[in-house]
Amino acid sequence: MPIPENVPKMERISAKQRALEQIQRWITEGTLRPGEKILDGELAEVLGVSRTPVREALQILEMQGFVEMQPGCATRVTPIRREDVYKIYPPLAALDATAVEMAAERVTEEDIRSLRRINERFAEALGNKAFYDALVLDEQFHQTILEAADNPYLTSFITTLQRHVRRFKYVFLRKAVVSPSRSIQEHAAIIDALARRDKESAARIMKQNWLRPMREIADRLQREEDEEKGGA
Amino acid sequence: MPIPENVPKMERISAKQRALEQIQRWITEGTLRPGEKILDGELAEVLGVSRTPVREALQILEMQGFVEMQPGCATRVTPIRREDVYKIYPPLAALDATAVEMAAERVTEEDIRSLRRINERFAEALGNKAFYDALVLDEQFHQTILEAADNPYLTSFITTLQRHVRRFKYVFLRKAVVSPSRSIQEHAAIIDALARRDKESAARIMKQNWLRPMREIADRLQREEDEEKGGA
DNA sequence: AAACATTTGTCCGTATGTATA
DNA sequence: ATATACATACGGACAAATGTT
Repeated sequence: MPIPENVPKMERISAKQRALEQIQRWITEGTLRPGEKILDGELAEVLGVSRTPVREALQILEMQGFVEMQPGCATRVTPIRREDVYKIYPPLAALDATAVEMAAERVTEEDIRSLRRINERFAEALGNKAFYDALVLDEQFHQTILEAADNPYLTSFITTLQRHVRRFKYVFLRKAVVSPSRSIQEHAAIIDALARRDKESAARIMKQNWLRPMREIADRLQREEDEEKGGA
Repeated sequence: MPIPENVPKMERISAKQRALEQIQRWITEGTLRPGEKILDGELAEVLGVSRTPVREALQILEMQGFVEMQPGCATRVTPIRREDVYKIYPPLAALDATAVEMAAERVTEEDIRSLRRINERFAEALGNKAFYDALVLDEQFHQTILEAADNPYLTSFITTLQRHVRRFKYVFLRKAVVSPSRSIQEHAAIIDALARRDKESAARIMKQNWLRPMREIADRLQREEDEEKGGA
């Protein structure tokens, strides 16, 4: 019997990595809720591993700001408030603007084509109201630029902040939405700027591409809050 | 015999924390050299602790980009090259510009006075050629702005990048220097902008306050490299 | 190519410290 | 306030995986 050569990558995935990804997902999607106490022993049992890899994963999650560890006392999921939009988005906007600046110095024609293709599919997804697909494609757009920028610090920070954005949306909007309003045009404008090697324009548009959704979300949450108070 | 009540704080510093700070210092100051292989067992022995806290510290250091872990194989100090100035400074400039923007919305008169005082002492130190003091005061200046910005993400990222800057200087300049040229005036200009709540100016100057030293260092290293080749 | 040696990744037991009754 | 329970922090040992002779 021929063994299927279809085993894509027999990458021995470590227990630490599995624990990290699973806990991270639980936190971002709200399964582990903000402020909730975490018992490493309990998590270890559920994940079917010992406490050591769980604890190592928690170290990383603390560094990323997803959990807070009070030494000897307890470790809990980092709380999150509505006002935190204003803490998450501005650094992300600044970093992604820097990323697109640096990408402008290195992009290939191939990259440009790839970006256009992604933006086309992004537009399609939005047209079909396939919002989850749109979200994925939006992230892919930024990811491609990140790769072109070729800067590990930018990659690390931006990836972390994007995950915080995702958690914020899950917690307060109960789903991971994309703010479609002008995104397609902005993406196109960024691509054009990149093709022209116009760093300043690319950076400026990219910044707005983050700050506008921030304001939209903040306003929306503000309205909801007002309604709650008005209704109560 | 009365026990001295002078024991400032009996803060039980954890083994993990001690290990983290010590290894971090060894890496930034070049005791552990770029690319050097790290044996957690060896470090544990030297630090007088077990492997567990050392490994937990290494998780954090990997997240911060100071070590690279190849699963199952080895963990080594992240290599660093001259060109990496261009990878470290731009994100730092962007983040610190964002920090000063957000600080502008919150600074108190007290903060402003504190900043002026720090800048005075910074100028004095530079005048006395007390470069180490100057470096400390420079970091204090940025730290004060960071606290005013009150944003954990900015704090975390900027602190990490500042440490990378420090390592870079130790490795390639063999000491932690400050680029004095126009720093005093720039700091003063930033403070003035903060006092006026002028976000745009503050951010612009702050960005230059990082990018100018970057270019100075890059040029200096370029010259040294040219001389090496010329001499050889 | 196979067995070895080294090093990492993981497990589990224990003690210290914190919060609760 | 004392005692109790519990979670965390650390240590030591084992096993899996990698590179080497």
